[in-house]
Amino acid sequence: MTTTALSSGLEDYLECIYNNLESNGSVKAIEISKELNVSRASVTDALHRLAEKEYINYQRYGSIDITPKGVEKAKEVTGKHHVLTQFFEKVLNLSEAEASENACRIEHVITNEAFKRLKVFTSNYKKRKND
Amino acid sequence: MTTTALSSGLEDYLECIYNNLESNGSVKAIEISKELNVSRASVTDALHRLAEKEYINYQRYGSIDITPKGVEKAKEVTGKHHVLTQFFEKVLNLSEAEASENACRIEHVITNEAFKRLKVFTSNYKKRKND
DNA sequence: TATAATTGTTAGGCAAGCCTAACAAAAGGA
DNA sequence: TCCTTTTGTTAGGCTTGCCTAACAATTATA
Repeated sequence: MTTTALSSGLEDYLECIYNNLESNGSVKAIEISKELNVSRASVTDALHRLAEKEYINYQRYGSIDITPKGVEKAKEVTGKHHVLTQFFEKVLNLSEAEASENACRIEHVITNEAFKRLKVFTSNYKKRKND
Repeated sequence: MTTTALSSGLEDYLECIYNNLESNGSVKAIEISKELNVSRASVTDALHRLAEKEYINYQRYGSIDITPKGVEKAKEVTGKHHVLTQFFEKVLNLSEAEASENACRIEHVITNEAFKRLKVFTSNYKKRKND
Protein backbone atom coordinates (compact mmCIF):
# COMPACT_ATOMS: atom_id res chain seq x y z
CA MET A 1 0.00 0.00 0.00
CA THR A 2 1.32 3.39 -0.99
CA THR A 3 1.15 5.62 2.02
CA THR A 4 0.88 8.97 0.28
CA ALA A 5 1.32 11.61 2.94
CA LEU A 6 -1.80 13.58 3.76
CA SER A 7 -1.81 17.23 4.72
CA SER A 8 -3.52 18.29 7.95
CA GLY A 9 -6.38 19.61 5.89
CA LEU A 10 -7.00 16.39 4.02
CA GLU A 11 -6.72 14.44 7.26
CA ASP A 12 -9.55 16.56 8.63
CA TYR A 13 -11.72 15.79 5.63
CA LEU A 14 -10.95 12.09 5.91
CA GLU A 15 -11.68 12.06 9.63
CA CYS A 16 -15.00 13.77 9.02
CA ILE A 17 -15.92 11.30 6.31
CA TYR A 18 -14.97 8.35 8.50
CA ASN A 19 -16.90 9.58 11.52
CA ASN A 20 -20.02 10.24 9.49
CA LEU A 21 -19.81 6.87 7.79
CA GLU A 22 -19.44 5.20 11.17
CA SER A 23 -22.45 6.91 12.65
CA ASN A 24 -24.78 7.14 9.65
CA GLY A 25 -23.52 4.71 7.05
CA SER A 26 -23.16 7.53 4.54
CA VAL A 27 -21.84 11.06 4.15
CA LYS A 28 -22.84 13.93 1.94
CA ALA A 29 -20.60 16.72 0.78
CA ILE A 30 -22.86 19.30 2.34
CA GLU A 31 -22.37 17.79 5.78
CA ILE A 32 -18.63 17.89 5.40
CA SER A 33 -18.93 21.47 4.24
CA LYS A 34 -20.87 22.40 7.38
CA GLU A 35 -18.73 20.48 9.83
CA LEU A 36 -15.47 21.83 8.50
CA ASN A 37 -16.76 25.31 7.71
CA VAL A 38 -15.66 25.35 4.11
CA SER A 39 -17.55 25.94 0.88
CA ARG A 40 -19.18 23.13 -1.06
CA ALA A 41 -16.64 23.80 -3.80
CA SER A 42 -13.76 23.18 -1.43
CA VAL A 43 -15.29 19.87 -0.45
CA THR A 44 -15.46 18.81 -4.09
CA ASP A 45 -11.78 19.74 -4.43
CA ALA A 46 -10.85 17.76 -1.36
CA LEU A 47 -12.84 14.71 -2.47
CA HIS A 48 -10.91 14.73 -5.74
CA ARG A 49 -7.62 14.87 -3.95
CA LEU A 50 -8.56 12.13 -1.47
CA ALA A 51 -9.80 9.90 -4.28
CA GLU A 52 -6.64 10.49 -6.29
CA LYS A 53 -4.58 9.32 -3.31
CA GLU A 54 -6.93 6.35 -2.91
CA TYR A 55 -8.21 7.12 0.56
CA ILE A 56 -11.78 7.20 -0.71
CA ASN A 57 -13.77 5.96 -3.70
CA TYR A 58 -15.76 8.64 -5.29
CA GLN A 59 -17.13 9.90 -8.55
CA ARG A 60 -19.19 12.86 -9.80
CA TYR A 61 -22.51 13.04 -7.99
CA GLY A 62 -21.84 9.59 -6.57
CA SER A 63 -21.70 8.36 -3.00
CA ILE A 64 -18.58 8.75 -0.93
CA ASP A 65 -16.96 5.52 0.21
CA ILE A 66 -13.82 5.07 2.24
CA THR A 67 -11.15 2.55 1.16
CA PRO A 68 -9.36 0.16 3.54
CA LYS A 69 -6.36 2.44 3.31
CA GLY A 70 -8.61 5.35 4.21
CA VAL A 71 -10.07 3.52 7.17
CA GLU A 72 -6.64 2.72 8.49
CA LYS A 73 -5.54 6.31 8.22
CA ALA A 74 -8.78 7.62 9.70
CA LYS A 75 -8.51 5.26 12.66
CA GLU A 76 -4.99 6.43 13.26
CA VAL A 77 -6.06 10.06 13.29
CA THR A 78 -9.20 9.60 15.37
CA GLY A 79 -7.21 7.45 17.79
CA LYS A 80 -4.77 10.29 18.28
CA HIS A 81 -7.63 12.70 18.60
CA HIS A 82 -9.18 10.67 21.36
CA VAL A 83 -6.01 10.18 23.39
CA LEU A 84 -5.05 13.83 23.05
CA THR A 85 -8.50 14.92 24.16
CA GLN A 86 -8.26 12.65 27.19
CA PHE A 87 -4.88 14.08 28.06
CA PHE A 88 -6.08 17.66 27.91
CA GLU A 89 -9.28 16.90 29.79
CA LYS A 90 -8.15 14.47 32.44
CA VAL A 91 -4.57 15.52 33.00
CA LEU A 92 -4.68 19.25 32.32
CA ASN A 93 -8.34 19.72 33.29
CA LEU A 94 -9.30 21.68 30.21
CA SER A 95 -12.93 21.93 29.18
CA GLU A 96 -14.13 19.32 26.74
CA ALA A 97 -14.30 21.94 23.99
CA GLU A 98 -10.81 23.28 24.49
CA ALA A 99 -9.39 19.78 24.90
CA SER A 100 -10.90 18.75 21.59
CA GLU A 101 -9.72 21.92 19.89
CA ASN A 102 -6.15 21.23 20.92
CA ALA A 103 -6.47 17.58 19.95
CA CYS A 104 -7.61 18.65 16.48
CA ARG A 105 -4.61 20.83 16.02
CA ILE A 106 -2.01 18.49 17.46
CA GLU A 107 -3.18 15.14 16.08
CA HIS A 108 -1.75 16.04 12.68
CA VAL A 109 1.72 16.96 13.85
CA ILE A 110 2.72 14.89 16.89
CA THR A 111 5.29 12.17 16.14
CA ASN A 112 4.32 8.54 16.57
CA GLU A 113 6.76 7.97 19.38
CA ALA A 114 5.57 11.01 21.32
CA PHE A 115 2.02 9.89 20.79
CA LYS A 116 2.72 6.39 22.10
CA ARG A 117 4.30 7.76 25.26
CA LEU A 118 1.49 10.21 25.79
CA LYS A 119 -1.04 7.44 25.47
CA VAL A 120 0.64 5.31 28.11
CA PHE A 121 1.15 8.30 30.35
CA THR A 122 -2.48 9.34 30.11
CA SER A 123 -3.87 5.90 30.82
CA ASN A 124 -1.59 5.40 33.83
CA TYR A 125 -2.51 8.82 35.09
CA LYS A 126 -6.19 8.07 34.91
CA LYS A 127 -5.65 4.79 36.69
CA ARG A 128 -3.78 6.50 39.53
CA LYS A 129 -6.54 9.06 39.80
CA ASN A 130 -9.18 6.40 40.06
CA ASP A 131 -7.42 4.27 42.64
CA MET B 1 -0.24 47.21 18.46
CA THR B 2 -1.81 45.27 15.64
CA THR B 3 -1.32 41.61 16.31
CA THR B 4 -1.43 40.32 12.76
CA ALA B 5 -1.62 36.56 12.93
CA LEU B 6 1.50 34.74 11.82
CA SER B 7 1.51 31.41 10.03
CA SER B 8 3.58 28.55 11.44
CA GLY B 9 6.09 29.17 8.71
CA LEU B 10 6.58 32.84 9.47
CA GLU B 11 6.78 32.06 13.17
CA ASP B 12 9.68 29.75 12.39
CA TYR B 13 11.48 32.48 10.49
CA LEU B 14 10.90 34.96 13.30
CA GLU B 15 12.10 32.50 15.93
CA CYS B 16 15.23 31.85 13.93
CA ILE B 17 15.90 35.57 13.54
CA TYR B 18 15.35 36.19 17.22
CA ASN B 19 17.59 33.36 18.36
CA ASN B 20 20.40 34.44 16.07
CA LEU B 21 20.10 38.06 17.15
CA GLU B 22 20.22 36.97 20.80
CA SER B 23 23.34 34.90 20.35
CA ASN B 24 25.23 36.89 17.74
CA GLY B 25 23.76 40.36 17.66
CA SER B 26 22.99 39.96 13.95
CA VAL B 27 21.50 37.57 11.41
CA LYS B 28 22.11 37.03 7.75
CA ALA B 29 19.64 35.64 5.28
CA ILE B 30 21.99 32.83 4.39
CA GLU B 31 22.02 31.57 7.97
CA ILE B 32 18.25 31.53 8.06
CA SER B 33 18.27 29.70 4.77
CA LYS B 34 20.57 27.03 6.18
CA GLU B 35 18.83 26.65 9.51
CA LEU B 36 15.37 26.35 8.01
CA ASN B 37 16.43 24.42 4.92
CA VAL B 38 14.89 26.75 2.41
CA SER B 39 16.31 28.63 -0.55
CA ARG B 40 17.77 32.12 -0.26
CA ALA B 41 14.87 33.33 -2.38
CA SER B 42 12.35 31.99 0.10
CA VAL B 43 14.11 33.84 2.87
CA THR B 44 13.85 37.10 0.94
CA ASP B 45 10.14 36.42 0.51
CA ALA B 46 9.67 35.72 4.19
CA LEU B 47 11.60 38.82 5.22
CA HIS B 48 9.30 40.93 3.06
CA ARG B 49 6.25 39.38 4.64
CA LEU B 50 7.59 39.78 8.19
CA ALA B 51 8.54 43.39 7.53
CA GLU B 52 5.14 44.13 6.06
CA LYS B 53 3.52 42.85 9.24
CA GLU B 54 6.01 44.90 11.26
CA TYR B 55 7.68 42.05 13.11
CA ILE B 56 11.05 43.08 11.71
CA ASN B 57 12.68 46.14 10.14
CA TYR B 58 14.36 45.38 6.96
CA GLN B 59 15.25 46.73 3.57
CA ARG B 60 17.03 45.55 0.42
CA TYR B 61 20.53 44.39 1.22
CA GLY B 62 20.18 45.92 4.67
CA SER B 63 20.56 44.38 8.11
CA ILE B 64 17.71 42.49 9.71
CA ASP B 65 16.35 43.99 12.92
CA ILE B 66 13.52 42.77 15.05
CA THR B 67 10.83 45.19 16.29
CA PRO B 68 9.44 45.22 19.85
CA LYS B 69 6.36 43.52 18.50
CA GLY B 70 8.60 40.91 16.90
CA VAL B 71 10.50 40.35 20.13
CA GLU B 72 7.29 39.84 22.02
CA LYS B 73 6.04 37.31 19.53
CA ALA B 74 9.38 35.54 19.33
CA LYS B 75 9.59 35.26 23.11
CA GLU B 76 6.12 33.81 23.17
CA VAL B 77 7.05 31.18 20.61
CA THR B 78 10.44 30.29 22.07
CA GLY B 79 8.83 30.13 25.52
CA LYS B 80 6.36 27.59 24.24
CA HIS B 81 9.14 25.73 22.52
CA HIS B 82 11.08 25.47 25.74
CA VAL B 83 8.19 24.31 27.92
CA LEU B 84 7.05 21.77 25.33
CA THR B 85 10.56 20.40 25.01
CA GLN B 86 10.75 20.05 28.78
CA PHE B 87 7.44 18.24 28.86
CA PHE B 88 8.47 15.74 26.21
CA GLU B 89 11.90 15.20 27.72
CA LYS B 90 11.17 15.17 31.42
CA VAL B 91 7.65 13.86 31.54
CA LEU B 92 7.52 11.55 28.54
CA ASN B 93 11.24 10.73 28.50
CA LEU B 94 11.75 11.40 24.82
CA SER B 95 15.23 12.08 23.49
CA GLU B 96 16.24 15.71 23.30
CA ALA B 97 15.97 15.60 19.50
CA GLU B 98 12.51 14.11 19.38
CA ALA B 99 11.31 16.36 22.19
CA SER B 100 12.48 19.40 20.28
CA GLU B 101 10.97 18.15 17.04
CA ASN B 102 7.57 17.80 18.68
CA ALA B 103 7.94 21.16 20.38
CA CYS B 104 8.64 22.76 16.97
CA ARG B 105 5.50 21.31 15.54
CA ILE B 106 3.18 21.96 18.46
CA GLU B 107 4.35 25.42 19.55
CA HIS B 108 2.47 26.97 16.63
CA VAL B 109 -0.87 25.35 17.28
CA ILE B 110 -1.41 24.78 21.01
CA THR B 111 -3.94 27.20 22.58
CA ASN B 112 -2.75 29.64 25.21
CA GLU B 113 -4.84 28.07 27.93
CA ALA B 114 -3.56 24.57 27.18
CA PHE B 115 -0.05 25.92 27.14
CA LYS B 116 -0.45 27.61 30.51
CA ARG B 117 -1.70 24.39 32.10
CA LEU B 118 1.04 22.35 30.52
CA LYS B 119 3.63 24.74 31.85
CA VAL B 120 2.35 24.47 35.41
CA PHE B 121 1.98 20.72 35.11
CA THR B 122 5.51 20.27 33.82
CA SER B 123 7.11 22.42 36.49
CA ASN B 124 5.21 20.67 39.29
CA TYR B 125 6.12 17.34 37.82
CA LYS B 126 9.79 18.19 37.76
CA LYS B 127 9.59 19.40 41.33
CA ARG B 128 7.98 16.17 42.49
CA LYS B 129 10.65 14.19 40.70
CA ASN B 130 13.42 16.15 42.35
CA ASP B 131 12.06 15.99 45.89
C1' DT C 1 42.19 47.96 -6.43
C1' DA C 2 40.57 44.42 -9.47
C1' DT C 3 38.62 40.06 -9.53
C1' DA C 4 36.48 36.05 -7.57
C1' DA C 5 33.35 34.17 -4.42
C1' DT C 6 29.53 34.78 -1.65
C1' DT C 7 25.21 36.56 -0.57
C1' DG C 8 20.83 38.73 -1.73
C1' DT C 9 17.15 39.90 -5.15
C1' DT C 10 14.09 39.38 -8.91
C1' DA C 11 11.28 37.09 -12.19
C1' DG C 12 8.64 33.46 -13.31
C1' DG C 13 6.55 29.17 -12.06
C1' DC C 14 4.16 25.64 -9.34
C1' DA C 15 0.95 23.25 -5.88
C1' DA C 16 -2.27 23.38 -2.13
C1' DG C 17 -6.34 25.22 -0.40
C1' DC C 18 -9.55 28.26 -0.11
C1' DC C 19 -13.24 31.42 -2.20
C1' DT C 20 -17.53 33.17 -5.22
C1' DA C 21 -20.63 32.89 -9.01
C1' DA C 22 -22.91 30.44 -12.40
C1' DC C 23 -24.62 26.29 -13.80
C1' DA C 24 -26.11 21.17 -13.53
C1' DA C 25 -28.07 17.36 -11.29
C1' DA C 26 -30.89 15.27 -7.83
C1' DA C 27 -34.48 15.19 -4.44
C1' DG C 28 -38.80 16.56 -2.59
C1' DG C 29 -43.45 18.42 -2.69
C1' DA C 30 -47.73 20.09 -4.78
C1' DT D 1 -45.18 14.81 -13.32
C1' DC D 2 -43.52 19.48 -13.02
C1' DC D 3 -41.47 22.83 -10.39
C1' DT D 4 -38.72 24.33 -6.55
C1' DT D 5 -35.17 23.68 -3.46
C1' DT D 6 -31.12 21.61 -2.29
C1' DT D 7 -26.86 19.75 -3.32
C1' DG D 8 -22.81 19.17 -6.20
C1' DT D 9 -19.68 20.82 -9.94
C1' DT D 10 -17.04 23.88 -12.68
C1' DA D 11 -14.52 27.90 -13.87
C1' DG D 12 -11.81 31.43 -12.58
C1' DG D 13 -9.35 33.80 -9.08
C1' DC D 14 -6.63 34.64 -4.84
C1' DT D 15 -2.88 33.84 -1.19
C1' DT D 16 0.84 31.43 0.87
C1' DG D 17 4.96 29.42 0.47
C1' DC D 18 8.16 27.14 -1.88
C1' DC D 19 11.36 26.49 -5.99
C1' DT D 20 15.16 27.54 -9.89
C1' DA D 21 17.76 30.49 -12.79
C1' DA D 22 19.66 34.72 -13.85
C1' DC D 23 21.36 38.78 -12.24
C1' DA D 24 23.01 42.44 -8.77
C1' DA D 25 25.37 43.83 -4.73
C1' DT D 26 28.66 42.94 -1.36
C1' DT D 27 32.67 40.99 0.66
C1' DA D 28 37.01 38.84 0.57
C1' DT D 29 41.31 38.06 -1.43
C1' DA D 30 45.12 38.12 -4.66
